Amino acid sequence: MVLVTIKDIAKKANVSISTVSLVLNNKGYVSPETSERIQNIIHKLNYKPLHSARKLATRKTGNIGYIIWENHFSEVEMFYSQIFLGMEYAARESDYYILLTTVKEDFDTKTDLPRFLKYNDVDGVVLAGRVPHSLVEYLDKQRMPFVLVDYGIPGKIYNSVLIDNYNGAFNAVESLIQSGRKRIAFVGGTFSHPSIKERFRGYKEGLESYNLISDGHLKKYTYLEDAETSREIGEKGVSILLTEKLLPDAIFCCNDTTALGALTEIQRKKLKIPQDIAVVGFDDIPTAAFNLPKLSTVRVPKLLLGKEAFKLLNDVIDNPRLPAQTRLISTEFIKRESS
Amino acid sequence: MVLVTIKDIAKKANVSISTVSLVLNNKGYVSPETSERIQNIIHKLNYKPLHSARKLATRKTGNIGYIIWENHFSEVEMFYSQIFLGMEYAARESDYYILLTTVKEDFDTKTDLPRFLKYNDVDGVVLAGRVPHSLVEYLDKQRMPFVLVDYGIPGKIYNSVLIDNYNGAFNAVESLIQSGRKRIAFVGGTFSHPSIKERFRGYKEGLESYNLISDGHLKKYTYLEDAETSREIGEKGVSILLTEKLLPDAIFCCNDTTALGALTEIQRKKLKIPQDIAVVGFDDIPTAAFNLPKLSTVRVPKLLLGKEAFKLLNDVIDNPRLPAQTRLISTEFIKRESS
DNA sequence: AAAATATATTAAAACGTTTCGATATAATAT
DNA sequence: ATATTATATCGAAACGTTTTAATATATTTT
Repeated sequence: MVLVTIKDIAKKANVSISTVSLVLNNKGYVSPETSERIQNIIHKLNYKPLHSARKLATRKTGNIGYIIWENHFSEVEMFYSQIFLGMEYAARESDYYILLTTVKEDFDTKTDLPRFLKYNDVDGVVLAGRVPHSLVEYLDKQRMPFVLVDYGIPGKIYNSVLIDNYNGAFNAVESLIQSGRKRIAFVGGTFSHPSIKERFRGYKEGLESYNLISDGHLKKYTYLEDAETSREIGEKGVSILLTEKLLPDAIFCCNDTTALGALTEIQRKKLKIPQDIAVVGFDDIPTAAFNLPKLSTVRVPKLLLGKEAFKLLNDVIDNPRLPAQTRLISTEFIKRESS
Repeated sequence: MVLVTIKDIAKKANVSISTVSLVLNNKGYVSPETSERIQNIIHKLNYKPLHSARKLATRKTGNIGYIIWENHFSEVEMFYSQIFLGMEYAARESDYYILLTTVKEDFDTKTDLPRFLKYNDVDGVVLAGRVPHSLVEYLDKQRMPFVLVDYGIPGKIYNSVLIDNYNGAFNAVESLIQSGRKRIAFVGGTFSHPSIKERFRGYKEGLESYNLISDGHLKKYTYLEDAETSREIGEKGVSILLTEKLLPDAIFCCNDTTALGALTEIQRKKLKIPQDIAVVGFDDIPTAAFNLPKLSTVRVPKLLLGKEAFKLLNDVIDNPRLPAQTRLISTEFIKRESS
């Protein structure tokens, strides 16, 4: 079980190890014949360059980090796992491994730095979702290449891959309007997550562009709670909205989790979906398609988000002084039973 | 931004790099004074040994692989992500990084081998859940240290960390019996997953030990479908069980996902939970606690599973000729509203 | 025909560690 | 007092690559 090294290949092919290396990385000049001969031997002996030796010589780590907030990985939603998977798929064609780790809510740069940052074991980092600002600043200061996914920090411009929340929400609302809804409510969580803020903006401007927003509409038909989104918010939101004299005939929720809560509460109040009230979510989590009734929603292509994040990070690693850019990923409205 | 190396430390401390290395790995003899002096300098210069150099010298990769079936990572359940997280937490105290990857359903050793195996970039592997047998055989043949989590292959003895499914199911059934249930049904998925088989065994022997299993009981009150577990199985199972003249008064489901489907169908049939029929699941997925009604279930400590898998794998890596061992992780019955 | 350039190959240095003897001194046993 | 063992340090080799600069030959340009 001894290791096959580049030396063995060189010897067998009657060339220097330099030549083998050149073939391996197809660089420089190697005659087609020699190249082919070497490649054959590589195959025959099933030679694989040793990662650590290679990385030592190139002064790269060959790793990129993926950081998410602890709760986001433990929660019901697969959102962030899917983004990871998208990255992993993309990474398979490359030389990178992805190291996944979580950070705590009360993150402190001094004590809670992920191992791979502490020991400089990554060439770049992808951060997904809401993430400690101090960590982002740290990366920025260290000139560690990084990309934010589905998150942004107000007033700062960083490399990021974002969902086109505005148009997603706008289209969803438009679809509700086109199926005859007049009083469309909004239920959502904390605006500290820019995505939710954007979805609200899309909702609002969607209504405006159809002149469906009367005086006091937003006051009556908007429920916002400054907390992480959850089923509870959906339930509570609906139970409050249903105290209005004139009930809403549709509810646009800031995401599917909230929407599922909304559905539960509407059913509990013995109202019919979608006849009495239509409900639309955002994300298209797997449950959305299995729920009763099946939830209409705005699909976010999570694998694609991960893939794009990986690609962008690669660009940034290769060219660190590129000005920060944002890539918008567009969504798709999925009409199911709830609307 | 030049890299601080062991050489810099040695020079500053007026010792050889060998001595610094000894301190780093606390091996051999180094006088307390020198050791302290060196450590101070290490801190002051914020020196971190270069992973690749270290791994090259020690001929280890410093990585362990985590492999799951693709669907298991994309599905609603966070089960396998949680196991990963448990491993990652455990790994934080060690020198290992964990590389997570998925394999396809129709896995072929020739073409679909995970990168880290193809290129020999891991010192060991953890496989969680149902996983291609050919892959396991491949690892075995390659003498690659590995540990199975929540899975086993009939007739083979491998290192594994398993859930105590038998006792978990036994206890759950016992609890149902103690709250007065007499006709307890079972709804489950494919027996090709040993966990489900064991849960069924616990269910059956639980009933037997209370003499609640009459002739034909199992025929009447058991619904098994040879497919991956899903809500649909739960729904279908219940709709069939409810055609019996004498309705079951409790349903023990092979896992929470199935149980959630069962709940839905029972509610659709306008029966009261738990008054008419009690339902118990297995796993304690997050949704279980949020559902209406809240689902009684058998909690599987997922983080602990991951941690134990990591520890066992470490033992195996350090001592590859250890006879294969199985570590059983016990469960806890959580009584909520559905029973 | 000479000069310049393109093609092909290589030796040797470098990447930053660990580890194996070797060497030297101090402490302990005979 | 001498032999043995424990403590302390270090030089040098080794780990398996990439890369730079050198050399040699072949081809093209002047």
